[in-house]
Formats: sequence, structure tokens, C-alpha cells
Amino acid sequence: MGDATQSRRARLRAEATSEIKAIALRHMAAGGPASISLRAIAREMGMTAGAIYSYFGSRDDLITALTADVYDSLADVLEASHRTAPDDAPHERVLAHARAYRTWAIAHPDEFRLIYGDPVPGYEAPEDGPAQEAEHRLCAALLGLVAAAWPQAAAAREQGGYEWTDFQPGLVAMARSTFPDLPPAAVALCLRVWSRMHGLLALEVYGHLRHQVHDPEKLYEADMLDLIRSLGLVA
Amino acid sequence: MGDATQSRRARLRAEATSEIKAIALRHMAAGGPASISLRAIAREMGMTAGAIYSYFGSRDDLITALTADVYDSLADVLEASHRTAPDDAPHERVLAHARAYRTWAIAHPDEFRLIYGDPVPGYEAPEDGPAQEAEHRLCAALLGLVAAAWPQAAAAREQGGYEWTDFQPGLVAMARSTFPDLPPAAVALCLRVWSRMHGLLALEVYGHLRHQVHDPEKLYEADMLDLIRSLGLVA
DNA sequence: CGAGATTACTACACACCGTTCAGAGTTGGC
DNA sequence: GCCAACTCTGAACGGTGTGTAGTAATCTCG
Repeated sequence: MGDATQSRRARLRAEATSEIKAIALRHMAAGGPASISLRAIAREMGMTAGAIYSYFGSRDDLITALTADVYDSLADVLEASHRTAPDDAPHERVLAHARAYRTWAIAHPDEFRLIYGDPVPGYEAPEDGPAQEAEHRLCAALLGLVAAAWPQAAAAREQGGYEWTDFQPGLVAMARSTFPDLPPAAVALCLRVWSRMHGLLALEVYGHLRHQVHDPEKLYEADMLDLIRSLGLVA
Repeated sequence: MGDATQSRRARLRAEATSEIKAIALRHMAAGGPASISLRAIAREMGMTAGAIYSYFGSRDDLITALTADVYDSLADVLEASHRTAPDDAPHERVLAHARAYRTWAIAHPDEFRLIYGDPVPGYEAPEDGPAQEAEHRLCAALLGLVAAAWPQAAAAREQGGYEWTDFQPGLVAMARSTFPDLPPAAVALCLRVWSRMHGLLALEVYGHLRHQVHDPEKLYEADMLDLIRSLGLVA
């Protein structure tokens, strides 16, 4: 592999690795996250099940890799949504973020479950891995959202009650380095904004609104408008 | 079984049925919803796996029965919380409901997942069953909450934008029969209040706040206070 | 009370699953 | 060209849910 181009074996390995992940994602889209089966993937690739272990140490490792990919694709979507709204219109940016979040979740419900629900039967996420890093991108996107809104939002809410020690060190480090002027209350607000978007979406994706309401999007839209109003972002 | 007392067989059947469910719940508490195994339950009862099929038609049927039980226990807790707050103090009632919801979820995370997440690998909830009925109890509790708050909350929000046709017939029927004076906007608000409580809780139960904040309860409490404030329930 | 239907259970079989392991064949670096 | 690393096979182990046949106990009803 001394050459600028990868060796033949490295290239084949990379292709096989991404083919495994692609098939896994397709199976997941067809039958939910639980229907990811090493044997089924291997069968489709014309291999035996054991061969997968050349690429992923276990099924959980595959899930972890998929989770990281999905996190990244979601982060891409959310970051792209920020660029559709001007910097000086935080309420549009929050709305764009919220809509991008929902659009993605509805278009990829299984990916949403993979990240935010029980990914798979007995799967336990590793404490630190690529997923953690990708999760940071999401967190940074949300922080950017709140940071842009904070000057207008700060007036609308009391800032007291939160200290840096309320948060985990990793989050504090990221927040203070990326947005040095942001107070701890803004980080707390960020988490609450996140939960606000997440709540209705989780209920919808898991089917708990199906028996209640015809058009969940209308409800979501109304709640997001209420959110930016309660943030003081709109008159 | 013409007698007032059940026949011997019926009694044994009822005992075995609830023993199966009890063991399943215990296994779930030990290893998550995915670790419910008919064979493990049968082993613990000194039976073979096939014997379970005398009591539940399939593993999914067991899960469905468990789900109904869990729904009921949650509904019990929430309804009890309403009785701790006086009728004329809707903000206390909302807070009591929210706190009871969180306390239950944190104490029974697997039951929470069973209801609100992927219950189990390939499980698909039946369209109509005991779970639907129990879900109605939860919905009724929430409606009662909003109904009590509506006189004060109505002033704080515009009532327009929602019609009865926006909701599923079952929900409309329940709402209009139980609370005849409630407008459709109140039902929409009810769902949004639900999602507000659910969002932070889902993030916490599934571990997404673990890397962010030390004390999720503090965040939840703050958000619930913000909720009753935005509802106009407190000055 | 006793014949017949219903139920509870075992034992076995089937088709999956993740995982491991010895070995064969291939590739790549030295 | 040699030897190490890699990729894959095929078989095995233990686990799962789910059916089916047969047996024994229990209940129902004439």
C-alpha cells in the first residue's frame, strides 16, 4: 500500500465493507432494525455468515458502524438546513432545523429508531466510538441554533439556575470552545429545544399518533411555531 | 364452570398465565425487553417451550398482554397523581402528572420501552386489542388534565386552526363524550402537552442525556415549569 | 356415573439466528 | 520466492420461536 492508490486488497475490502452496510440498511428499511441478520446479508452477497467477521467483529460492531453513518447523514441534513436560513433570522433557522429533522425522520423511520430507540435486541452501544463523535455533530448543530437565537431569546427567559457544572465535561468543552459567549442557561435551553422537537417525532415514528390525529405534520408545525414564539423569536 | 367459584382447571390456568407474565416482566427488568424468551420462561417454570402456547398463541401475544398490563399500571399511576392535586389548581395537577410520568418511567425503564419504543425485535402491535383500550385510559387522563386547565389556558392561546375532522374518530368520540365543552384545539393542545412530557423522558430513558447533563430531573422540572407558564396556568 | 370433548403438557422436528474454529486458497510485502 | 496476513468455506454449538403428534388429566353433559 505504499502507492498513492490503495492496494487491490484494500480496495476490495472497502467495497465489501460498504456493500455489507448498504445491504444492512436496505434490510432495515424493509423490516425494521431488528431484521438485520448477518446470515441474510452474507446470503445476499454469496458468502457464508462467518465471512462477515473479516469485516466486522460482531453484529454489534456492524450496528455501531451503521449508527455512526446514520448519525452523520442526519447531521449533514441538519447542517444543510441551517444554510437555507440567513444568519440574522434565527426563527427561520429554528424552523428550518425542525422541519429538516422531521422530514428526515419520516423519510427514514428505521434510521431514526436505530439512533433514538432500541437499536436492536440486545445491542449495547459502546461508551466511546464513532457514534459518540457523530452525536457531537448533532449537538453542535443544536448549539449553533440556540447560539444564533440567544441574543433575542435571552430577554424572553430568566437565565438563572444553571451552572457549567450541571453538564458533562465533554459538552461543556464543546460549548465553550465553539460559542465562548454562551451562558450555561443556553446549553440547558438547547437540550430542551431538542427534546421539544424529539417528543412529537418519537411519538409519530413509533405510531402513537396514528390513532389520534390525521396529520401529525400539522401538529408538529403548530408546536414548532409555539416554540419559536415562546423563545421570543417572533413578535 | 357453572359454579360461582372457578373450576380447578380455570384457576390453575389463571395462575399459570400470570406466572408467565410475572417471569417475563422480571426477565425484562433484568435484561431489557429483548430478553423475553419463551424457552427461558418455560425453563424457569419447569415446562417445555411448547407448553406456553396453551396460554399465549405466540410470543407476540405474550408481548401484547404484557403491554396491556404495563399500560394499565401506568394509567393507574397517572390517575392517582391527579387525585393528589385539588381540582381548582390545574397547574399543580399538570405538575403532578408530569412528575408521576417521569417517576414511573425512571423506575420502570423497560416498561417504558415496551410501550413507547421498539417493544421487541420483530414485534408488530395488533391494530385493535387490549393495548388500544389501555392506551385510551392514558389519553383520557391527559384529556382530563387539559380539560381542567382549559378555562385558564384558553385565554393564553389562540383557539383557531383545529377542527374535529383533524382527529381520528375514536379520539373524537372519547373527547366529546367525556368533556362535551372542550373544543378541538384543546385536544390538539393535549397531544402537544403529551409530547412535551414525552420528549425529554424518551431522550433520558434511551440514554441520550447521559453524555450531556448530570441531573436530567432538573432539566425536566424546568421544562415542565416552562410548560405550565406557557399554558398561562401560573402568573 | 361414565362417555366424549377439551385442555395441558412432553417430545421432537424445523428453520432460523450469532458466533467460533480449523483449514484451504489468495494476496502482498520483504 | 517465501512467509505472513487476509478472506472465505464448511461445519459445529447453543440459542431462539414455532409447529405437530401423542398422552394424560380434567371438565361437561347426558
